[in-house]
Amino acid sequence: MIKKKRISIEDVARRAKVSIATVSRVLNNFQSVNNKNRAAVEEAIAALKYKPDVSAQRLASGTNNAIGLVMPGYPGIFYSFYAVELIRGVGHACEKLHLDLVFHITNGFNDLNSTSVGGVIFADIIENRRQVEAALNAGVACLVINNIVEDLDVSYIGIDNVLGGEIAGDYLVGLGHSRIATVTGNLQTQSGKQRLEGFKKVLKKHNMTLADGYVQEGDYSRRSARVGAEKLLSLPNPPTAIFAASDEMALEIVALLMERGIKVPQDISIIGFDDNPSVIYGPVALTTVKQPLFQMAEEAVKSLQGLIQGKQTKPVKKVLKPELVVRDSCSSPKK
Amino acid sequence: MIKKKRISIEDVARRAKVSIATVSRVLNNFQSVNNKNRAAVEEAIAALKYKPDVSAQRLASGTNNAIGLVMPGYPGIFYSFYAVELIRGVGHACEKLHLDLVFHITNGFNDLNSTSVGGVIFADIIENRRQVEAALNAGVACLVINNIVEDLDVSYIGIDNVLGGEIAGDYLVGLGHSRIATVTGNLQTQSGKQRLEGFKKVLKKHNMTLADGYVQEGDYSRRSARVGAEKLLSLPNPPTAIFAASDEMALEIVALLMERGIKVPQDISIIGFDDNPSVIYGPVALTTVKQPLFQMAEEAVKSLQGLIQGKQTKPVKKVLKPELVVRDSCSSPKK
DNA sequence: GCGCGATTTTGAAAGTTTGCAAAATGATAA
DNA sequence: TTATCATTTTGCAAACTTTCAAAATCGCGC
Repeated sequence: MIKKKRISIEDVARRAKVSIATVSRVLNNFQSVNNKNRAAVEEAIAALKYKPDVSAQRLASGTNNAIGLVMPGYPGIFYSFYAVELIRGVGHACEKLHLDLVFHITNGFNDLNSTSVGGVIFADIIENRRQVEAALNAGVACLVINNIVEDLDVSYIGIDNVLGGEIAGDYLVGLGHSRIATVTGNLQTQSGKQRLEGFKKVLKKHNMTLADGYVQEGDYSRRSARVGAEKLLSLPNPPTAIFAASDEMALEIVALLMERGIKVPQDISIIGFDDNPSVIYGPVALTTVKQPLFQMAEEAVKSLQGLIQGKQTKPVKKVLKPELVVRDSCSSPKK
Repeated sequence: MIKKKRISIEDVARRAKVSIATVSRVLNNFQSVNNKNRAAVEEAIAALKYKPDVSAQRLASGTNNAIGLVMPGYPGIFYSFYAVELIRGVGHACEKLHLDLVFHITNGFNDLNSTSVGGVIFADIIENRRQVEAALNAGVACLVINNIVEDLDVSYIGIDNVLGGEIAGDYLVGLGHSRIATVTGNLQTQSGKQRLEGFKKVLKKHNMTLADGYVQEGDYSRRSARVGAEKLLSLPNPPTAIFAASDEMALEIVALLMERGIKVPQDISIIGFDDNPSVIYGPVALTTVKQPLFQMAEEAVKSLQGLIQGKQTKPVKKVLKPELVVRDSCSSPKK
């Protein structure tokens, strides 16, 4: 660390022959400074190459222009499109708003030092529930992203995953499929549970029954998709369409089918979830349910800032809608 | 923002009937506090539920216990295993060392506000060269990760990518292949260039010539891998082995070959790069060149902290070695 | 010149750590 | 017991900026 005496606001004030407070006003673009003094201060700042000390500003103003993003610590989540888009979206939004983004990985034990940030975005409330509650109790502005939390008076921005499951199911039913299976996401997560729920809801609506083994529990990983799809293929009466709870899983299933010489969509239709940009490459462009993760992250940052600044006093509760993106991986079933 | 009068160190001092300095010493575990006073201070802290103000601590100490991680802004990098491991590794290391990790995405224009951190890790120097130089000039501790920078007096921790390319090439040559092709990474990046360089070096060493079209330029994306591999397959004399510059690319090539009924490794051997955990699933476990990204990130944080604290004065220059991980995607060529 | 409102400028307080000086304590010898 | 020296413990002041309240100044009409 380079040790040289910092030039302080006091040095500037002395040189400009005004008070410290006046210098501060010039720095912060207040109107109430007469022109001669303002010019003198600006001259002094330039001459001395003065830069305010961030810690002192934060201390004095009581704000810190920083928000936290808390991610659960299990490695798997980092390899998901969801996490990447979240980090990217929150990162870009913070950059735009000139906020420091303090990134935390929780191990389930450590208490995050929420004192260095004005508010916190939690990427998952399953693993972090204790921390969310602690932060709320401490009066820290909190926002849970991608989870709809009804049993806690906390802000959230999420996706209507039930609707997402319905969209996928409806589309496949509409194409004329009657043997529709699914490989689910991690059923410990809200998204995994709700996408399955929406999917089942559609089948019920159409009085269709779910054949034995038509729900394969996955965990969003490619491996689990492969395992689930292999089981589906080995059923006595295999499905003609598969809803995969993520695009990554869908891509792996397509790869598996290709290996076995099963054509997509002619033999089996596949629909994914996410709208991962990589789905338009590969052997067949994937039809999918798009969830606006990037925008969700941006909105989360903006909402949290509103909460921090007190412009928003009641918890924010927002649910974004996913939408169907039709590409080439689904068609009507063969006769 | 909740407005309530904070209890300050002064309140604690008053209650414990000692000076502010003594309270501070108790807080920071100094030995030189007599037991009676220490007990009194601890009682007061507990009774008043006192929590030090982070900004005040940072101001007074002149340190901030925070480091920055700067990523380039183009979306592609986020979808790479490299970026994910980097973020994860740096994140975990910071958590362990109780450092705030301030995450920045550069758009090539914005000057990062390095004043709120003690040092900065740059994830890429191609896009950020200007910022690196500016930070160095400002006397901020800097470390470039995953790039070996010889023309600038800056710390770096990188991987010997030339060696990585050699390892891949050597292994394939050793298996008896003579028609070996490669799909490269992004040749704008150091890693892409160097892996190709190492690969070429091996062929030269063995007096093997690179047939026309045997070097397909990719950019680490699955799409580019597919395009490149398709071109390789359409050559009059297609290769019997392919070195892909990343596992993601290798997986996509395997998928393509499977679709076409070409067996891996019987018909064509594939070797990847990274040791992405997902490569052990899929139709064939991938042989690959492992690069210790997570450890690299951890070491980067530790080294940067040494630099910040002044324990390390000369730039850190460290190059980690990749190593071969043999699985099932390579074999000797068919006769 | 004086009073008054509006505008501009100033001062004090807030927050915590650290180096240095001062004070208190302990140990030893006379 | 007292003086002296060494050691431990304590307190002061400085570091930096913003906010709030208070003071000063200005302009203007009477």
